[in-house]
Amino acid sequence: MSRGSMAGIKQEVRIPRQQRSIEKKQRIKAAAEKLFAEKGFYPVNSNQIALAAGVSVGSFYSYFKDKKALLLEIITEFHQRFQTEVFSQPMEKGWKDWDLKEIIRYYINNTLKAFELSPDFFRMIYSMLYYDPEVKEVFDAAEKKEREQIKSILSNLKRRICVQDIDAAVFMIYSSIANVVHRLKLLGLQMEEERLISELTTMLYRYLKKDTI
Amino acid sequence: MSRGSMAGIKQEVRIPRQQRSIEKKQRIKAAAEKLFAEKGFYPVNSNQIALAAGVSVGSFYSYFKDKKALLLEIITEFHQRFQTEVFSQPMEKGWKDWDLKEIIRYYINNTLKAFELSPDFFRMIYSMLYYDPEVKEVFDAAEKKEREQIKSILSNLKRRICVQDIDAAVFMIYSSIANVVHRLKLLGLQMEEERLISELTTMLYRYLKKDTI
Amino acid sequence: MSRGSMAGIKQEVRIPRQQRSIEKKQRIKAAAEKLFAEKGFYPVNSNQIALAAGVSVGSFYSYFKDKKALLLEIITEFHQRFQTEVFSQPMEKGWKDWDLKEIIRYYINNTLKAFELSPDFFRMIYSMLYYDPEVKEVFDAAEKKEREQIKSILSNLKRRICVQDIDAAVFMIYSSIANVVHRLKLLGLQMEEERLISELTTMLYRYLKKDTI
Amino acid sequence: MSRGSMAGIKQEVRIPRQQRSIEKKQRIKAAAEKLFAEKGFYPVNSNQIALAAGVSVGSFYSYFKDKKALLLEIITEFHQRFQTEVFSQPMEKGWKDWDLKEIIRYYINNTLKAFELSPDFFRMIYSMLYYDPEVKEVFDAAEKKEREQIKSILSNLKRRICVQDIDAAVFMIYSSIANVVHRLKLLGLQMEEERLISELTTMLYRYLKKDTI
DNA sequence: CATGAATGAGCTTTCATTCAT
DNA sequence: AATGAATGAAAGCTCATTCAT
Repeated sequence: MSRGSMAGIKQEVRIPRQQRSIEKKQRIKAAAEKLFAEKGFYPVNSNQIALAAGVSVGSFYSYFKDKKALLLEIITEFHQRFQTEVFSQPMEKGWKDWDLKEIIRYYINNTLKAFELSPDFFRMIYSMLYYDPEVKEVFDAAEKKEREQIKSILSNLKRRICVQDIDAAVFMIYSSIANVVHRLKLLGLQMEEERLISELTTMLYRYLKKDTI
Repeated sequence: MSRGSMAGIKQEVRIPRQQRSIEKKQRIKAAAEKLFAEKGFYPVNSNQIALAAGVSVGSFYSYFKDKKALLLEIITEFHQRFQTEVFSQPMEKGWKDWDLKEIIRYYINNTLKAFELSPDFFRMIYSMLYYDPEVKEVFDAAEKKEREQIKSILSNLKRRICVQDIDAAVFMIYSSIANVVHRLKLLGLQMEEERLISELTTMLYRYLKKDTI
Repeated sequence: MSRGSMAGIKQEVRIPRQQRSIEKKQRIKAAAEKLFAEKGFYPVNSNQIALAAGVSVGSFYSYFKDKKALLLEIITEFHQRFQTEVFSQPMEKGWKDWDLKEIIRYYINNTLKAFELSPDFFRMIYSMLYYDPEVKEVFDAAEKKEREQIKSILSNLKRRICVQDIDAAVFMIYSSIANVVHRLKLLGLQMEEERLISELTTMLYRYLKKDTI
Repeated sequence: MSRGSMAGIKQEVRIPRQQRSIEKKQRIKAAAEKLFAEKGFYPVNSNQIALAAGVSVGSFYSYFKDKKALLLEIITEFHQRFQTEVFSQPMEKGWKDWDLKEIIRYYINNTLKAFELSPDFFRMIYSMLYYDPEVKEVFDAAEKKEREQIKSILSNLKRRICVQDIDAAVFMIYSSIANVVHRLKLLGLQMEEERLISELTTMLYRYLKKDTI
């Protein structure tokens, strides 16, 4: 575990206050984000991260308790960025007057753009998710916010769409989009993006539209 | 990534011919499958596997080149089992006369059952998929077969459903079901299974059904 | 602390059963005993011990949980040897007929010989004693046995000596001898050994002897 | 044993002249004394000391060449204090007319009081003594002074006591008292203090007193 | 003078893999 | 064939010490 098994109190993790320190911490996070995205969590070690960040291992450990803590910070921050950049102004003005299909398409495109922020990093999150409850937690929180967003959109469209169980519908819409985007960006499908996006739009459109007489 | 002490001529991996050997190899695979499913690939080490299999580490390495090779064998075999047990007799006799909704529902249930074979093992596969091309390959092959299955079903229903781009539709159906099952079984949703399955069925039904005039 | 912070079960410490293993474990203990005696506990590291024992670090850790566990095993075994070799046949036949001064002298010589087994190792024990409760415990147990020995001798001499509080007397005798031997062998006094042993004998003799009328 | 990064010209250690500097140095020593006493030398690190002293690590190293130099300064100063506070006015007026037993008792009590100044710090000294010649040196010097004190007392009592080899006797008296006090205060005996002090007094009394006819 | 962030050698510990028995 | 002790490269982490600010 540690250098001296009989050693006493663990040194505190430094909270950077000065500009330079903050930058350094950012540099470490950026380097780690890149490496984790490329190779996954386990195959990357602290020396590699420090090296890539142009920082000493000692610095690494003065900013982060351990590799795992670094990962969690990165993920949390990543999801914040994700949310801020993509979902804070999710819909253009006047969207309520749009055609249903347009709305769906617009939302899908938004999600695609969000994913493009750093598909590789998403890849890493997905690979950790299943065995790390803390990573899972961050992930769940992020998903929840996105579902709320969709729910508010659906509420606005209530009259124009055909939905019985709104929460189930929200889940279905959210996860279908996430699923396609995920497969498109992370699992390297053989089919063209436009073809799939188009089909997804069709599926959701038929699912939601009110049956004409 | 090898950490062994001395370079040297690597012994060939043995192909077991005798009954006892085959059983031993199976025991190792079974033990590893369980451990990988529980903890993931990286956190399990070869000693643990050998111990759990009641076999010596030496035996382990006479049957498998390394930990990774073991993983691939397990995954391959797993998908074979998956396919055999679930998709070889996928549909009951007379399904073609069923109602579209019934067919969808039936297929979803089949997939659910397949997943239940060993959700934890799927979990592990998903966590490896993203960084290991060989795991990915096995996974892709399996998915391909499943898509073919769906394609043949759709072909049979051609007249009763509304599909433009059949391959895109196949993908959409397959991945939507996989997605919901995956979230239901591996990501611990808060909603009840029946509710989501029902919504999924509705979505696919509306997506596929011919619009009535 | 550990190589993988997310790792699971710690490998068991191996209990050597075969001759060769037992010898190897002994070799490690012998090497460590020597190094600890020379430099103390903290300044010696596990690589040095392994090197000195002609063994790999890996082996070191397969026989001992950590450096501390090794220390405790060594100390325990050391005190066993100490007891066996020196105190199991402490007094020659017919000692009860000896002169009191002779008995005292004899006992002191016994203790001296015991110390000479490995003064340096005692040095190390003393240096750890004060901060390590586990080392202290082993040490206390050993002292207790030695005091019991003295008590039995005193009981045999009851009529010939002048003792009010027997347990206090036992303590005084035991600790006075231990003290002089300790200072003589570990603290490098400038005075000649014989001179001090002689004075110690005198002190204890006067302390114990019945006042003549 | 240095672990610093780059070789270079080492800055001289500053000798503080201003009041504030002297106070700062004292603060460091006081903090270190406390920490060393609590945990021993090795398990305390320079950051902890600086933190506890409310001083920067940089300051620490401008006042002390290294951790070891700090230790030596503390020990030296400690022994000075020890000597000043306890042995500069060692005996009350008129002690020469006291009963021998009273003198012995008085001296023992003095030593006890001295020890109580900071038993924990003594503990630390003892644990370092064995492996560090410099600590040993300071310790020896202090002991020497105390033996001289006893020698002068014995000289004064020459006629009333029975001593052949005066230096050996001084050693015996000094070390017996130190031994009992040490065991009492640092090794946590199970017996009551008064009982042991009483027995020690008896032993020394019988050792020294002139045999009555 | 003071600060405390930064350094990196060095320590503890693990584990994939080998090979003598 | 089977065993499991042995190996040692490599990972995680610490802390004495320096030096830019």
